Order: sequence, then structure tokens, then C-alpha cells
Amino acid sequence: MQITRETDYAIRCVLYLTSRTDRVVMVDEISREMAAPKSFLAKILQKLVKADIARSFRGVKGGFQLSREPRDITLLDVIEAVEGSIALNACVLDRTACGFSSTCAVHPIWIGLRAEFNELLKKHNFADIAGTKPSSDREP
Amino acid sequence: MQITRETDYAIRCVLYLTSRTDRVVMVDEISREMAAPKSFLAKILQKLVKADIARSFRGVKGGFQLSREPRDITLLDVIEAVEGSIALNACVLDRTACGFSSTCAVHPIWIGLRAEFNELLKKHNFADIAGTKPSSDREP
DNA sequence: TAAAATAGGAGAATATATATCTTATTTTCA
DNA sequence: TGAAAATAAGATATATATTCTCCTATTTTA
Repeated sequence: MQITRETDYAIRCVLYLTSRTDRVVMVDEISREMAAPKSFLAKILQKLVKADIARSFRGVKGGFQLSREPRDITLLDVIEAVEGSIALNACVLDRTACGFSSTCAVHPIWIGLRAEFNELLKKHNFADIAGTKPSSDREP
Repeated sequence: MQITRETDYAIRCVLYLTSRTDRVVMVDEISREMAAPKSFLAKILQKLVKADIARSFRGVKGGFQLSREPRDITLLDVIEAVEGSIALNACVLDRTACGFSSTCAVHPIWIGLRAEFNELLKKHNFADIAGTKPSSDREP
């Protein structure tokens, strides 16, 4: 029921790139700034590239850069780039995952929840997130 | 990003008990009907008892029964009974989980999403779910 | 008091998440 | 043109969490 640490790194990574759109940034720098293991982050960045969220440049002076406007990158985009399509229950993405699904009363609920949840995630883009003031929320 | 199989069993288990509120049901029967391993299910039922979703009776003629009206048991109740408080990111439940949270622009988003998501789950109670017609949805 | 059920702890087996390492490829620039 | 600096990609190791089983204790019925 949680995003993985990989996804968390990916989000912070996109957040960092959002703050550095003026130039190309090396994995090493993101790794340092976002406290994420370099080679793991490199893998994650490859997924972001495949999802057309970032673009990469090889060789000396290489690195990464967002390939879209922060405003056009949503939380859902980044989560799906890393984890693939998301759903609360495997049967939503693959009916063969559960022999019951054709008669299961919960199945349609999962379908509906997935749609609603995806909508929630789509509402948050990285321009907005980067503009958010550091939290003054107190709980927990 | 998914509920665990344990949670899935728990939900199907409550769904089965919802259809048999007139009597006490043995683990063996639920296990058979819901295709869940018996001893695993026994553990899950203990969690449901602790959460005051089911009550148990020991000894010959023992078994389980819902301890509340199906209408008063929500999806959120069952998920939390099994998984504990849920949140998309560990930092929402435990700020020490991430050194960044006090300055992190994503943190408040997680907090908000958690609240919205919990609301979605609260909307579904087991009287409604049990009343749902078997899905005629076609995807996937 | 024997049989049938749940309670609870410990632990084994399996799967997934989290990294790391190595080699290949690309690009820059002296 | 070749050395250095960067990403790309595959293989593999390590850690953690999930899933499931087993054993013993306790409770209840007849």
C-alpha cells in the first residue's frame, strides 16, 4: 500500500531537475543532493527517460534534463514511469491473477477506486509541487 | 502500491461472513470457499477480531462471526485492521523515516493524498459491496 | 475426558525491493 | 586521435517483507 523507495527517489529526482531546468545535471549531483544511491538512481533515470520525463546526454558534459515542462509532469506520470500501471489489487490489471474476479463483488470497486485514485495523482504537477512552501504541517 | 494478498484474503473473508451473518462459521469453511490457506486465514481472522470487525468462539461449535453490521464495516476498516494505518509514503506516518520531510515540498502532498484516499475507502461498506452485482465490466 | 475448535508464538519458504558491479557505448576536448 | 568523463544495460548480490506452516496452549461441547 505504499510507493516504493525507488518511486520516492524518482519523485525527488524530478523535483530536483525541476529546480535546475537551466542546465544538464549529472547523476552524481542528484545522488548527492537527494541522498539516493548513485547507481540505483541511474537505473531510475533510465526509466524516466523511457517515459519521456527526462532526456539524457552521454559523454563528458553529459547528464540529465527534464524533457517536458514541470507543469506537464504529474505525480501519476512519475509513479507509472517507475512502477508501471498502478492499481490497488493485481486483479484490476490482470484478471487471470484471481480466479474469482468474474463473480467477485469487490472487483468493480477496485476498478472504480483505481480511476478515482489516478485522478487524484494527476492533479499534482511538478510546477505546483516545486512552488509549494516547505510544510508547516505538524502531524505526525 | 498494492494491497497485500493478506489484505485481499481479509476482504474476501469479511465478504463471506457478510453472506453468513446468521451463524458462526469455521476457518475451514472460509478457507475452502475463499481459496485462502487455512492457517494464514486464522491469523488474519485474529486481526479482524482485534479490530472488532469479527468475534470468535472457541471450542467445538466455535468459529467466527461479524461483530458489527456489514453496513458499519468499511474497506478502510478492513485494510487498516490488517496493514495498520496506511499512507502512500512512510514519512507520512513517521517523520523520522526521512530526513528531508521538514523541508520537502512533496511531504504536504502525501499528507493530503492520504486523507483523500482514506475518504474514498471509507465510502465503501460491506452491505453495499455484498449487494453489488457480479461485475459485468469488461476491462481487462 | 476426549474431541474439536480458536490463540499465539516461532520460524521456514518465497517473493520483492534495494542496491551494486561490470562492461559497453557515447561524447568532449586537449 | 586518444584519454577521460559521462550514461546504458545486463547480471547479480543483499536485504527486507510477504506468505505460509507448524507446534503447543487454551477453550468449549457433549
